[in-house]
Amino acid sequence: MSDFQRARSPEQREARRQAILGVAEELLTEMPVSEISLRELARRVGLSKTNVVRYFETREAVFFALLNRALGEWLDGLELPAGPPAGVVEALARSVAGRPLICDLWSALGTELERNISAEAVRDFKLANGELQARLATMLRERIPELTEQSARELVSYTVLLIAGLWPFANPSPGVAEAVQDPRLAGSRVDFAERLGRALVVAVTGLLTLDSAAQRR
Amino acid sequence: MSDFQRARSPEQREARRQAILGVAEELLTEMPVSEISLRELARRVGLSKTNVVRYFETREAVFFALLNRALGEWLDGLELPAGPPAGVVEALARSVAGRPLICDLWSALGTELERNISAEAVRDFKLANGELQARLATMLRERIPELTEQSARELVSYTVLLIAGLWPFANPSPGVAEAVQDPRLAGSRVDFAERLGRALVVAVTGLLTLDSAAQRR
DNA sequence: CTCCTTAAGAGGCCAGTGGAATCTTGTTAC
DNA sequence: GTAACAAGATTCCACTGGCCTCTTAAGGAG
Repeated sequence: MSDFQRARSPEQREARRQAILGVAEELLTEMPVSEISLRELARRVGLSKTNVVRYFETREAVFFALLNRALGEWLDGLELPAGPPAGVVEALARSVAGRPLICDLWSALGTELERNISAEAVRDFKLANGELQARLATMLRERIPELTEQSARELVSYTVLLIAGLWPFANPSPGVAEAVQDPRLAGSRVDFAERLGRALVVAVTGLLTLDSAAQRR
Repeated sequence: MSDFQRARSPEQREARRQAILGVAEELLTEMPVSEISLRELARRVGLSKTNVVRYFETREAVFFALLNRALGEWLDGLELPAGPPAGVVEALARSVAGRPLICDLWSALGTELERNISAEAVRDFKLANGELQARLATMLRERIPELTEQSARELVSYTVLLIAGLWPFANPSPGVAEAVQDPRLAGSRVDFAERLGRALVVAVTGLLTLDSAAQRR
Protein backbone atom coordinates (compact mmCIF):
# COMPACT_ATOMS: atom_id res chain seq x y z
CA MET A 1 0.00 0.00 0.00
CA SER A 2 1.00 3.62 0.30
CA ASP A 3 3.34 5.34 2.74
CA PHE A 4 0.41 6.84 4.62
CA GLN A 5 -2.31 4.97 6.44
CA ARG A 6 -4.98 7.59 6.06
CA ALA A 7 -5.48 9.95 3.16
CA ARG A 8 -5.95 13.42 4.61
CA SER A 9 -4.74 15.83 1.93
CA PRO A 10 -6.47 16.25 -1.44
CA GLU A 11 -3.38 14.77 -3.11
CA GLN A 12 -3.54 11.68 -0.94
CA ARG A 13 -7.23 11.32 -1.62
CA GLU A 14 -6.58 11.56 -5.34
CA ALA A 15 -3.88 8.93 -4.96
CA ARG A 16 -6.46 6.63 -3.34
CA ARG A 17 -8.89 7.23 -6.20
CA GLN A 18 -6.26 6.41 -8.76
CA ALA A 19 -5.24 3.32 -6.80
CA ILE A 20 -8.82 2.09 -6.87
CA LEU A 21 -9.09 2.78 -10.60
CA GLY A 22 -5.79 0.97 -11.14
CA VAL A 23 -6.99 -2.13 -9.34
CA ALA A 24 -10.29 -2.02 -11.20
CA GLU A 25 -8.38 -1.87 -14.47
CA GLU A 26 -6.30 -4.85 -13.38
CA LEU A 27 -9.38 -6.85 -12.40
CA LEU A 28 -11.00 -6.10 -15.75
CA THR A 29 -8.19 -7.96 -17.49
CA GLU A 30 -9.13 -11.02 -15.45
CA MET A 31 -12.92 -10.98 -15.57
CA PRO A 32 -15.83 -9.07 -17.12
CA VAL A 33 -17.20 -6.07 -15.31
CA SER A 34 -20.34 -7.92 -14.22
CA GLU A 35 -18.26 -10.30 -12.13
CA ILE A 36 -16.23 -7.71 -10.28
CA SER A 37 -17.77 -7.26 -6.86
CA LEU A 38 -17.24 -4.34 -4.57
CA ARG A 39 -15.86 -6.75 -1.99
CA GLU A 40 -13.22 -8.16 -4.29
CA LEU A 41 -12.28 -4.72 -5.56
CA ALA A 42 -11.90 -3.43 -2.00
CA ARG A 43 -9.93 -6.49 -0.93
CA ARG A 44 -7.44 -6.04 -3.76
CA VAL A 45 -7.03 -2.35 -3.06
CA GLY A 46 -6.47 -3.16 0.61
CA LEU A 47 -9.42 -1.14 1.83
CA SER A 48 -12.80 -2.03 3.24
CA LYS A 49 -15.89 -1.79 1.09
CA THR A 50 -17.03 1.26 2.99
CA ASN A 51 -14.01 3.22 1.95
CA VAL A 52 -14.27 2.38 -1.72
CA VAL A 53 -17.79 3.77 -1.59
CA ARG A 54 -16.30 6.83 0.12
CA TYR A 55 -14.28 7.59 -2.99
CA PHE A 56 -16.84 6.55 -5.60
CA GLU A 57 -20.47 6.87 -4.75
CA THR A 58 -21.33 3.38 -6.01
CA ARG A 59 -19.65 0.36 -7.54
CA GLU A 60 -20.82 1.54 -10.96
CA ALA A 61 -19.28 4.97 -10.51
CA VAL A 62 -15.84 3.36 -10.36
CA PHE A 63 -16.28 1.94 -13.84
CA PHE A 64 -17.70 5.17 -15.21
CA ALA A 65 -14.60 7.04 -14.08
CA LEU A 66 -12.39 4.31 -15.46
CA LEU A 67 -14.04 4.40 -18.87
CA ASN A 68 -13.63 8.14 -19.16
CA ARG A 69 -9.99 7.91 -18.15
CA ALA A 70 -9.30 5.12 -20.63
CA LEU A 71 -11.14 6.89 -23.44
CA GLY A 72 -9.12 10.04 -22.96
CA GLU A 73 -5.85 8.13 -22.98
CA TRP A 74 -6.88 6.22 -26.09
CA LEU A 75 -7.83 9.34 -28.05
CA ASP A 76 -4.61 11.06 -26.97
CA GLY A 77 -2.61 8.30 -28.60
CA LEU A 78 -4.88 7.60 -31.56
CA GLU A 79 -3.36 8.19 -34.98
CA LEU A 80 -5.52 7.56 -38.02
CA PRO A 81 -3.73 6.86 -41.31
CA ALA A 82 -4.21 8.88 -44.47
CA GLY A 83 -5.84 7.03 -47.35
CA PRO A 84 -9.24 5.84 -48.55
CA PRO A 85 -12.16 5.99 -46.09
CA ALA A 86 -12.27 2.21 -45.73
CA GLY A 87 -8.67 2.12 -44.57
CA VAL A 88 -9.29 4.89 -42.07
CA VAL A 89 -12.23 3.25 -40.36
CA GLU A 90 -10.55 -0.15 -40.41
CA ALA A 91 -7.61 1.37 -38.59
CA LEU A 92 -10.05 2.87 -36.12
CA ALA A 93 -11.61 -0.54 -35.56
CA ARG A 94 -8.24 -2.20 -35.00
CA SER A 95 -7.18 0.50 -32.62
CA VAL A 96 -10.23 0.31 -30.40
CA ALA A 97 -10.16 -3.48 -30.52
CA GLY A 98 -6.72 -3.22 -28.96
CA ARG A 99 -8.32 -1.60 -25.92
CA PRO A 100 -10.47 -4.36 -24.42
CA LEU A 101 -11.07 -2.22 -21.37
CA ILE A 102 -12.88 0.39 -23.43
CA CYS A 103 -14.87 -2.19 -25.36
CA ASP A 104 -15.85 -4.05 -22.23
CA LEU A 105 -16.98 -0.97 -20.34
CA TRP A 106 -18.67 0.60 -23.33
CA SER A 107 -20.69 -2.50 -23.98
CA ALA A 108 -21.73 -2.63 -20.32
CA LEU A 109 -22.75 1.02 -20.21
CA GLY A 110 -26.42 0.89 -21.07
CA THR A 111 -27.27 -2.48 -19.63
CA GLU A 112 -25.25 -2.77 -16.44
CA LEU A 113 -23.59 0.49 -15.52
CA GLU A 114 -26.29 3.09 -16.05
CA ARG A 115 -28.32 1.68 -13.21
CA ASN A 116 -27.79 2.60 -9.59
CA ILE A 117 -26.06 5.88 -10.14
CA SER A 118 -27.05 9.44 -9.39
CA ALA A 119 -28.30 11.74 -12.12
CA GLU A 120 -25.38 14.09 -11.45
CA ALA A 121 -22.80 11.38 -12.02
CA VAL A 122 -24.50 10.34 -15.26
CA ARG A 123 -24.64 13.92 -16.43
CA ASP A 124 -20.96 14.49 -15.76
CA PHE A 125 -20.06 11.29 -17.52
CA LYS A 126 -22.21 11.98 -20.56
CA LEU A 127 -20.94 15.52 -20.95
CA ALA A 128 -17.33 14.37 -20.87
CA ASN A 129 -18.19 11.48 -23.16
CA GLY A 130 -19.87 13.79 -25.64
CA GLU A 131 -16.72 15.87 -25.86
CA LEU A 132 -14.61 12.80 -26.43
CA GLN A 133 -16.93 11.67 -29.22
CA ALA A 134 -16.72 15.12 -30.78
CA ARG A 135 -12.91 14.86 -30.70
CA LEU A 136 -13.09 11.56 -32.52
CA ALA A 137 -15.49 13.00 -35.10
CA THR A 138 -13.03 15.81 -35.79
CA MET A 139 -10.18 13.36 -36.23
CA LEU A 140 -12.27 11.37 -38.70
CA ARG A 141 -13.10 14.45 -40.76
CA GLU A 142 -9.42 15.28 -41.02
CA ARG A 143 -8.80 11.94 -42.68
CA ILE A 144 -12.07 11.69 -44.60
CA PRO A 145 -12.75 15.26 -45.73
CA GLU A 146 -15.75 14.22 -47.85
CA LEU A 147 -17.65 13.52 -44.62
CA THR A 148 -20.04 16.24 -43.53
CA GLU A 149 -19.85 17.23 -39.90
CA GLN A 150 -23.20 15.60 -39.27
CA SER A 151 -22.12 12.36 -40.94
CA ALA A 152 -18.89 12.26 -38.96
CA ARG A 153 -20.85 12.50 -35.72
CA GLU A 154 -23.16 9.80 -36.99
CA LEU A 155 -20.22 7.58 -37.84
CA VAL A 156 -18.86 7.97 -34.32
CA SER A 157 -22.21 7.03 -32.84
CA TYR A 158 -22.34 3.91 -35.04
CA THR A 159 -18.88 3.00 -33.83
CA VAL A 160 -20.07 3.14 -30.25
CA LEU A 161 -23.26 1.24 -31.00
CA LEU A 162 -21.45 -1.47 -32.89
CA ILE A 163 -18.86 -1.91 -30.16
CA ALA A 164 -21.64 -2.27 -27.62
CA GLY A 165 -23.50 -4.77 -29.74
CA LEU A 166 -20.56 -6.78 -31.01
CA TRP A 167 -18.19 -7.04 -28.07
CA PRO A 168 -20.25 -9.33 -25.83
CA PHE A 169 -20.52 -11.91 -28.59
CA ALA A 170 -16.81 -11.70 -29.32
CA ASN A 171 -16.07 -12.35 -25.65
CA PRO A 172 -18.54 -14.98 -24.61
CA SER A 173 -18.74 -16.59 -21.20
CA PRO A 174 -17.14 -20.05 -20.96
CA GLY A 175 -20.47 -21.82 -21.38
CA VAL A 176 -21.29 -19.88 -24.51
CA ALA A 177 -17.79 -20.36 -25.90
CA GLU A 178 -18.25 -24.10 -25.50
CA ALA A 179 -21.63 -24.05 -27.22
CA VAL A 180 -20.25 -22.10 -30.15
CA GLN A 181 -17.75 -24.90 -30.82
CA ASP A 182 -20.64 -26.69 -32.51
CA PRO A 183 -19.86 -26.74 -36.25
CA ARG A 184 -23.38 -25.59 -37.06
CA LEU A 185 -22.64 -22.39 -35.17
CA ALA A 186 -19.43 -21.50 -36.98
CA GLY A 187 -21.02 -18.25 -38.11
CA SER A 188 -21.46 -17.20 -34.49
CA ARG A 189 -17.74 -17.13 -33.84
CA VAL A 190 -16.70 -13.54 -34.11
CA ASP A 191 -13.37 -11.86 -34.80
CA PHE A 192 -14.12 -8.57 -33.17
CA ALA A 193 -11.68 -6.24 -34.95
CA GLU A 194 -12.52 -7.67 -38.34
CA ARG A 195 -16.29 -7.57 -37.90
CA LEU A 196 -16.21 -4.08 -36.46
CA GLY A 197 -13.97 -2.90 -39.30
CA ARG A 198 -16.28 -4.37 -41.91
CA ALA A 199 -19.34 -2.82 -40.28
CA LEU A 200 -17.68 0.58 -40.20
CA VAL A 201 -16.71 0.28 -43.86
CA VAL A 202 -20.36 -0.41 -44.67
CA ALA A 203 -21.42 2.54 -42.51
CA VAL A 204 -18.97 5.04 -43.97
CA THR A 205 -19.78 3.88 -47.50
CA GLY A 206 -23.47 4.32 -46.82
CA LEU A 207 -22.98 7.77 -45.31
CA LEU A 208 -20.82 8.98 -48.20
CA THR A 209 -23.24 7.62 -50.79
CA LEU A 210 -26.19 9.28 -49.08
CA ASP A 211 -24.27 12.54 -48.67
CA SER A 212 -23.32 12.77 -52.33
CA ALA A 213 -26.84 11.82 -53.41
CA ALA A 214 -28.22 14.63 -51.27
CA GLN A 215 -25.69 17.05 -52.75
CA ARG A 216 -26.64 16.23 -56.35
CA ARG A 217 -30.26 16.97 -55.60
CA MET B 1 -54.17 -20.59 -11.37
CA SER B 2 -54.98 -23.77 -13.20
CA ASP B 3 -57.57 -26.43 -12.53
CA PHE B 4 -54.91 -28.87 -11.37
CA GLN B 5 -52.60 -28.48 -8.39
CA ARG B 6 -49.77 -30.58 -9.76
CA ALA B 7 -48.70 -30.91 -13.36
CA ARG B 8 -48.31 -34.62 -14.04
CA SER B 9 -48.94 -35.07 -17.75
CA PRO B 10 -46.70 -33.57 -20.44
CA GLU B 11 -49.57 -31.26 -21.45
CA GLN B 12 -49.91 -29.96 -17.94
CA ARG B 13 -46.16 -29.44 -17.71
CA GLU B 14 -46.24 -27.51 -20.94
CA ALA B 15 -49.11 -25.43 -19.58
CA ARG B 16 -46.92 -24.55 -16.58
CA ARG B 17 -44.04 -23.55 -18.85
CA GLN B 18 -46.31 -21.32 -20.87
CA ALA B 19 -47.77 -19.83 -17.70
CA ILE B 20 -44.28 -18.94 -16.52
CA LEU B 21 -43.42 -17.41 -19.89
CA GLY B 22 -46.67 -15.47 -19.83
CA VAL B 23 -45.95 -13.98 -16.43
CA ALA B 24 -42.39 -13.17 -17.49
CA GLU B 25 -43.76 -11.37 -20.53
CA GLU B 26 -46.13 -9.44 -18.32
CA LEU B 27 -43.35 -8.47 -15.91
CA LEU B 28 -41.20 -7.28 -18.79
CA THR B 29 -43.80 -4.66 -19.63
CA GLU B 30 -43.36 -3.30 -16.11
CA MET B 31 -39.59 -3.43 -15.63
CA PRO B 32 -36.39 -4.28 -17.49
CA VAL B 33 -35.15 -7.85 -17.48
CA SER B 34 -32.32 -7.06 -15.08
CA GLU B 35 -34.82 -6.16 -12.36
CA ILE B 36 -36.97 -9.25 -12.63
CA SER B 37 -35.94 -11.59 -9.86
CA LEU B 38 -36.65 -15.27 -9.71
CA ARG B 39 -38.56 -14.67 -6.47
CA GLU B 40 -40.87 -12.10 -7.97
CA LEU B 41 -41.42 -14.20 -11.07
CA ALA B 42 -42.26 -17.24 -8.96
CA ARG B 43 -44.55 -15.23 -6.68
CA ARG B 44 -46.54 -13.89 -9.63
CA VAL B 45 -46.85 -17.33 -11.19
CA GLY B 46 -48.01 -18.71 -7.87
CA LEU B 47 -45.16 -21.20 -7.54
CA SER B 48 -42.09 -21.36 -5.38
CA LYS B 49 -38.68 -20.48 -6.80
CA THR B 50 -37.67 -24.11 -6.83
CA ASN B 51 -40.43 -25.02 -9.18
CA VAL B 52 -39.69 -22.30 -11.65
CA VAL B 53 -36.16 -23.68 -11.80
CA ARG B 54 -37.74 -27.10 -12.35
CA TYR B 55 -39.23 -25.89 -15.62
CA PHE B 56 -36.37 -23.67 -16.73
CA GLU B 57 -32.89 -24.58 -15.64
CA THR B 58 -32.04 -21.05 -14.57
CA ARG B 59 -33.61 -17.62 -14.38
CA GLU B 60 -31.86 -16.70 -17.63
CA ALA B 61 -33.27 -19.73 -19.45
CA VAL B 62 -36.77 -18.33 -18.97
CA PHE B 63 -35.87 -15.24 -20.91
CA PHE B 64 -34.10 -17.20 -23.62
CA ALA B 65 -37.23 -19.23 -24.23
CA LEU B 66 -39.34 -16.10 -24.17
CA LEU B 67 -37.15 -14.34 -26.74
CA ASN B 68 -37.34 -17.26 -29.13
CA ARG B 69 -41.09 -17.47 -28.76
CA ALA B 70 -41.54 -13.73 -29.30
CA LEU B 71 -39.19 -13.70 -32.30
CA GLY B 72 -41.10 -16.48 -33.99
CA GLU B 73 -44.42 -14.73 -33.45
CA TRP B 74 -43.02 -11.45 -34.75
CA LEU B 75 -41.63 -12.97 -37.93
CA ASP B 76 -44.88 -14.84 -38.54
CA GLY B 77 -46.74 -11.55 -38.63
CA LEU B 78 -44.07 -9.42 -40.28
CA GLU B 79 -45.00 -7.93 -43.64
CA LEU B 80 -42.42 -5.80 -45.41
CA PRO B 81 -43.71 -3.29 -47.96
CA ALA B 82 -42.63 -3.20 -51.60
CA GLY B 83 -40.64 -0.16 -52.66
CA PRO B 84 -37.18 1.34 -52.39
CA PRO B 85 -34.68 -0.31 -50.00
CA ALA B 86 -34.81 2.61 -47.58
CA GLY B 87 -38.55 2.21 -47.16
CA VAL B 88 -38.20 -1.51 -46.59
CA VAL B 89 -35.64 -1.26 -43.81
CA GLU B 90 -37.45 1.67 -42.20
CA ALA B 91 -40.58 -0.47 -42.06
CA LEU B 92 -38.47 -3.21 -40.50
CA ALA B 93 -37.20 -0.80 -37.88
CA ARG B 94 -40.69 0.45 -37.03
CA SER B 95 -41.97 -3.08 -36.80
CA VAL B 96 -39.33 -4.32 -34.39
CA ALA B 97 -39.57 -1.11 -32.37
CA GLY B 98 -43.19 -2.05 -31.79
CA ARG B 99 -41.99 -5.16 -29.98
CA PRO B 100 -40.27 -3.83 -26.88
CA LEU B 101 -40.05 -7.34 -25.51
CA ILE B 102 -37.80 -8.42 -28.35
CA CYS B 103 -35.67 -5.30 -28.16
CA ASP B 104 -35.26 -5.57 -24.42
CA LEU B 105 -34.30 -9.22 -24.43
CA TRP B 106 -32.09 -8.93 -27.49
CA SER B 107 -30.14 -6.10 -25.93
CA ALA B 108 -29.71 -8.08 -22.74
CA LEU B 109 -28.54 -11.21 -24.54
CA GLY B 110 -24.79 -10.80 -24.56
CA THR B 111 -24.34 -8.86 -21.37
CA GLU B 112 -26.85 -10.32 -18.95
CA LEU B 113 -28.47 -13.44 -20.31
CA GLU B 114 -25.61 -15.42 -21.77
CA ARG B 115 -24.11 -15.96 -18.35
CA ASN B 116 -25.15 -18.68 -16.00
CA ILE B 117 -26.59 -20.99 -18.57
CA SER B 118 -25.59 -24.42 -19.81
CA ALA B 119 -23.81 -24.88 -23.12
CA GLU B 120 -26.70 -27.04 -24.34
CA ALA B 121 -29.27 -24.34 -23.70
CA VAL B 122 -27.14 -21.77 -25.48
CA ARG B 123 -26.64 -24.09 -28.42
CA ASP B 124 -30.36 -24.74 -28.77
CA PHE B 125 -31.12 -21.07 -28.55
CA LYS B 126 -28.49 -20.06 -31.06
CA LEU B 127 -29.49 -22.69 -33.56
CA ALA B 128 -33.13 -21.61 -33.41
CA ASN B 129 -32.06 -17.98 -33.51
CA GLY B 130 -29.90 -18.58 -36.57
CA GLU B 131 -32.87 -20.03 -38.41
CA LEU B 132 -35.01 -17.07 -37.47
CA GLN B 133 -32.33 -14.69 -38.74
CA ALA B 134 -32.13 -16.66 -41.98
CA ARG B 135 -35.91 -16.31 -42.38
CA LEU B 136 -35.62 -12.56 -41.97
CA ALA B 137 -32.77 -12.42 -44.50
CA THR B 138 -34.94 -14.24 -47.03
CA MET B 139 -37.80 -11.84 -46.46
CA LEU B 140 -35.47 -8.90 -47.02
CA ARG B 141 -34.16 -10.33 -50.29
CA GLU B 142 -37.70 -10.70 -51.55
CA ARG B 143 -38.24 -6.97 -51.12
CA ILE B 144 -34.70 -5.85 -52.02
CA PRO B 145 -33.69 -8.21 -54.84
CA GLU B 146 -30.44 -6.31 -55.49
CA LEU B 147 -29.11 -7.64 -52.18
CA THR B 148 -26.78 -10.60 -52.44
CA GLU B 149 -27.50 -13.45 -50.06
CA GLN B 150 -24.38 -12.60 -48.11
CA SER B 151 -25.35 -8.94 -47.82
CA ALA B 152 -28.85 -9.82 -46.67
CA ARG B 153 -27.40 -11.92 -43.86
CA GLU B 154 -25.07 -9.09 -43.00
CA LEU B 155 -27.95 -6.64 -42.92
CA VAL B 156 -29.83 -8.86 -40.50
CA SER B 157 -26.81 -9.09 -38.23
CA TYR B 158 -26.47 -5.29 -38.25
CA THR B 159 -30.11 -5.05 -37.31
CA VAL B 160 -29.51 -7.22 -34.29
CA LEU B 161 -26.33 -5.39 -33.32
CA LEU B 162 -27.94 -2.00 -33.62
CA ILE B 163 -30.95 -3.04 -31.57
CA ALA B 164 -28.63 -4.31 -28.86
CA GLY B 165 -26.58 -1.14 -28.90
CA LEU B 166 -29.39 1.38 -29.26
CA TRP B 167 -32.18 0.06 -27.09
CA PRO B 168 -30.61 0.59 -23.66
CA PHE B 169 -30.03 4.26 -24.40
CA ALA B 170 -33.57 4.69 -25.70
CA ASN B 171 -34.92 3.20 -22.47
CA PRO B 172 -32.78 4.65 -19.74
CA SER B 173 -33.22 4.05 -16.04
CA PRO B 174 -35.00 6.85 -14.16
CA GLY B 175 -31.75 8.40 -12.96
CA VAL B 176 -30.34 8.49 -16.47
CA ALA B 177 -33.58 9.85 -17.89
CA GLU B 178 -33.38 12.69 -15.40
CA ALA B 179 -29.77 13.44 -16.29
CA VAL B 180 -30.57 13.55 -19.98
CA GLN B 181 -33.06 16.35 -19.35
CA ASP B 182 -30.05 18.66 -19.26
CA PRO B 183 -30.23 20.83 -22.39
CA ARG B 184 -26.56 20.16 -23.14
CA LEU B 185 -27.43 16.48 -23.51
CA ALA B 186 -30.26 16.95 -26.00
CA GLY B 187 -28.36 14.79 -28.48
CA SER B 188 -28.45 11.88 -26.07
CA ARG B 189 -32.22 11.63 -26.16
CA VAL B 190 -33.02 8.88 -28.57
CA ASP B 191 -36.12 8.06 -30.60
CA PHE B 192 -35.49 4.37 -31.02
CA ALA B 193 -37.51 3.58 -34.15
CA GLU B 194 -36.21 6.62 -35.98
CA ARG B 195 -32.57 6.11 -35.09
CA LEU B 196 -32.70 2.42 -35.90
CA GLY B 197 -34.40 3.15 -39.21
CA ARG B 198 -31.78 5.72 -40.15
CA ALA B 199 -28.94 3.36 -39.21
CA LEU B 200 -30.45 0.59 -41.31
CA VAL B 201 -30.82 2.93 -44.28
CA VAL B 202 -27.13 3.76 -43.96
CA ALA B 203 -26.29 0.08 -43.71
CA VAL B 204 -28.35 -1.05 -46.68
CA THR B 205 -27.05 1.85 -48.78
CA GLY B 206 -23.49 0.92 -47.89
CA LEU B 207 -24.04 -2.75 -48.66
CA LEU B 208 -25.66 -2.03 -52.04
CA THR B 209 -22.92 0.42 -53.00
CA LEU B 210 -20.20 -2.05 -52.07
CA ASP B 211 -22.00 -4.89 -53.87
CA SER B 212 -22.36 -2.98 -57.12
CA ALA B 213 -18.76 -1.76 -56.93
CA ALA B 214 -17.59 -5.36 -56.54
CA GLN B 215 -19.77 -6.40 -59.47
CA ARG B 216 -18.34 -3.76 -61.79
CA ARG B 217 -14.84 -4.95 -61.06
C1' DC C 1 5.16 17.74 23.96
C1' DT C 2 0.15 17.09 24.87
C1' DC C 3 -4.34 17.27 23.99
C1' DC C 4 -8.52 17.56 21.06
C1' DT C 5 -10.96 17.50 16.83
C1' DT C 6 -11.95 15.36 12.52
C1' DA C 7 -12.54 12.27 9.23
C1' DA C 8 -10.30 7.88 7.23
C1' DG C 9 -10.63 3.60 8.18
C1' DA C 10 -12.79 -1.21 9.82
C1' DG C 11 -16.59 -4.37 11.09
C1' DG C 12 -21.11 -5.85 11.38
C1' DC C 13 -25.55 -5.68 9.76
C1' DC C 14 -29.42 -5.66 6.55
C1' DA C 15 -32.38 -6.83 2.77
C1' DG C 16 -31.81 -8.75 -1.25
C1' DT C 17 -30.11 -12.33 -4.91
C1' DG C 18 -30.02 -17.36 -7.46
C1' DG C 19 -30.51 -21.86 -6.53
C1' DA C 20 -29.35 -26.56 -4.15
C1' DA C 21 -30.92 -29.81 -0.62
C1' DT C 22 -34.44 -31.45 1.93
C1' DC C 23 -38.97 -32.35 3.27
C1' DT C 24 -44.21 -32.77 2.28
C1' DT C 25 -48.06 -34.25 -0.12
C1' DG C 26 -51.15 -34.49 -4.54
C1' DT C 27 -51.89 -37.77 -8.06
C1' DT C 28 -52.04 -41.92 -10.26
C1' DA C 29 -51.34 -46.99 -11.12
C1' DC C 30 -52.14 -51.09 -9.25
C1' DG D 1 -56.94 -48.89 -0.29
C1' DT D 2 -52.30 -48.25 -0.68
C1' DA D 3 -47.75 -47.58 -2.33
C1' DA D 4 -44.63 -45.06 -5.37
C1' DC D 5 -43.37 -41.06 -7.64
C1' DA D 6 -42.62 -36.65 -8.68
C1' DA D 7 -44.71 -31.71 -8.12
C1' DG D 8 -44.76 -28.76 -4.91
C1' DA D 9 -43.10 -25.86 -0.57
C1' DT D 10 -39.48 -24.82 3.03
C1' DT D 11 -35.12 -24.11 4.52
C1' DC D 12 -30.64 -22.97 4.00
C1' DC D 13 -26.40 -21.36 1.75
C1' DA D 14 -23.02 -18.22 -0.13
C1' DC D 15 -23.11 -14.15 -2.15
C1' DT D 16 -24.30 -9.12 -3.44
C1' DG D 17 -24.19 -3.56 -2.61
C1' DG D 18 -23.90 -0.40 0.79
C1' DC D 19 -25.54 1.84 5.32
C1' DC D 20 -24.68 2.39 10.36
C1' DT D 21 -21.72 2.41 14.14
C1' DC D 22 -17.45 2.49 16.28
C1' DT D 23 -12.28 3.03 16.43
C1' DT D 24 -8.22 5.49 15.84
C1' DA D 25 -4.60 7.80 12.83
C1' DA D 26 -3.35 12.32 11.71
C1' DG D 27 -2.61 17.01 12.24
C1' DG D 28 -3.28 21.58 14.30
C1' DA D 29 -3.44 24.52 18.62
C1' DG D 30 -1.69 25.59 22.82
